[in-house]
Amino acid sequence: MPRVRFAPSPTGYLHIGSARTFIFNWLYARRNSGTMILRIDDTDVERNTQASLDSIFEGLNWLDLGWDEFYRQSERVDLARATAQTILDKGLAYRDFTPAVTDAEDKPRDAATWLFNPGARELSLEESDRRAAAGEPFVLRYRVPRDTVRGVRFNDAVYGPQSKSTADIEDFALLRSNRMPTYHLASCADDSDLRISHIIRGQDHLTNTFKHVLIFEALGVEPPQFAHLPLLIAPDGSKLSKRKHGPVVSVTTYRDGGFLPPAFMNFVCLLGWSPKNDREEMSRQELVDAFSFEGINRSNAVINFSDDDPFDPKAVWLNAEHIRHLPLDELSNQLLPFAQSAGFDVDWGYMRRVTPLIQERIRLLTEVATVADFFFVEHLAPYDPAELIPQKGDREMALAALKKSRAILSEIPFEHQALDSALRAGAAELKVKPGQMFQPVRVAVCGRKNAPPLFETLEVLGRNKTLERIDQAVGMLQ
RNA sequence: GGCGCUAUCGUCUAACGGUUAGGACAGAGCCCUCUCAAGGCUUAAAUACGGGUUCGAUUCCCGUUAGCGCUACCA
Repeated sequence: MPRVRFAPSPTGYLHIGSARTFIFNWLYARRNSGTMILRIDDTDVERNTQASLDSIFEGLNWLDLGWDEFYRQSERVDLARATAQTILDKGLAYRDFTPAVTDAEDKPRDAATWLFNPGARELSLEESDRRAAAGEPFVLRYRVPRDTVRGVRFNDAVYGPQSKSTADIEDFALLRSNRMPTYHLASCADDSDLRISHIIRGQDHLTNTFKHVLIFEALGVEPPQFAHLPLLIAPDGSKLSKRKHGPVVSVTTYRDGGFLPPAFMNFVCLLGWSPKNDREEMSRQELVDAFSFEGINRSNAVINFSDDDPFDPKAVWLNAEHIRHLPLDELSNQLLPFAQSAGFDVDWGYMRRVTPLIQERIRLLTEVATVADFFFVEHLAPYDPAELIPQKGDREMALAALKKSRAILSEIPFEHQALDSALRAGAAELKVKPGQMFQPVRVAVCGRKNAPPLFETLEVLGRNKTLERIDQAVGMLQ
């Protein structure tokens, strides 16, 4: 049974790339009857924030995918320290008493590649122990083999066979001088202890993996299977960053923007992965059934947002597809809070009647507020009376159509068939086209030209509001 | 700078040596139609560049270029 983990560090809100990593892990776990583990990698106490942790849970809860086990790295530092000790005892690590370089930029980059601090590796064990016992701060570094150059290898499930020479791997830190484990150490210690079988994570960790392989080797354990995911990047090719791209990369922006969680999931899955059978719209279960490492790409994927629109057009289209295929009761549930938070006084029963009329007319749940507003308000917002005048018609025609409609509508039952035939008959009597008859009425009751089909709209609106609004329109034209 | 990874329409992608290089979104046009949508049809649009290997390269190899990643006592 595979055991996979999603291991975010709480240093910013949950962004779309992290969410996709979670989703791919989740899919793999569900596909293979495995265990999904959520582990908070919070060993960098200075940078962790509660707000960030909240944001991770908020995003994950919205996605509604869940996990089977939960851990916090900060509660497991003893394990990491013991692991460090094991490596030190084996002589595969050493204490480096060189003072920390406060500014990373100070490290010479253009000169020879930095591999280790001079003198530190050669320190005798006795002196190292003595200085440590005396309380002198040190950083514990992995002793990467230097006498014999060899390749460190692993086989990535996505990127294939990988290898890097030890001559190109620096003596990376395991323990900081404040005794806290580094990401590399804590991550490997936990992955080993939690018996993680597959590490599915962003490609930005691909080169880190060589260090991790070295740690697993030192521990004498078989490394997990690695599967690295191509990165999600901005339209200009740059890395998605919270700082540069702002809220467009946050999962909650999609939630608040009116996405359905399964649609969001569908979209991010299609970024860097393909079912290879031209499928686009897929349900959660279909994604689970289709998921495999073979379908994962190796090149980065652009998520196509812009200044005017924070959402990729394909994401919006997919969301519309999911909305169209949602059962009406469920869609009403989803729509109601958006209508209410837009300030409309609407209950579930009424929402449920409006829902079928807007289902194929909205792409985002938020659009309920702009597409169905006239159903919810008591009085229509002011509109241009010229809108009431039909195609190839004039004010007189509009007035005639409205008055005729009013007469008809005050008598017949508000039911689709009756409305249809009566209004069409009225148009014939006036010797105008049906469209010329319908448009003034539509604008009168909706306040605009573009709206759902007229008869269904009238049914939902009811006789009183309809007649009232027609009267109002007649008044505007006179 | 060093090391690693990547490279098919504007974007997401399919084609695991032989296809008129396919699909989707976005764009354009037509049809349907009470408007708007939805739907149907049509259209434009790509193998970064240069060398090999091969009867034959989008596909395999090398180089160039470009992009990204790592190169922290961040993760």
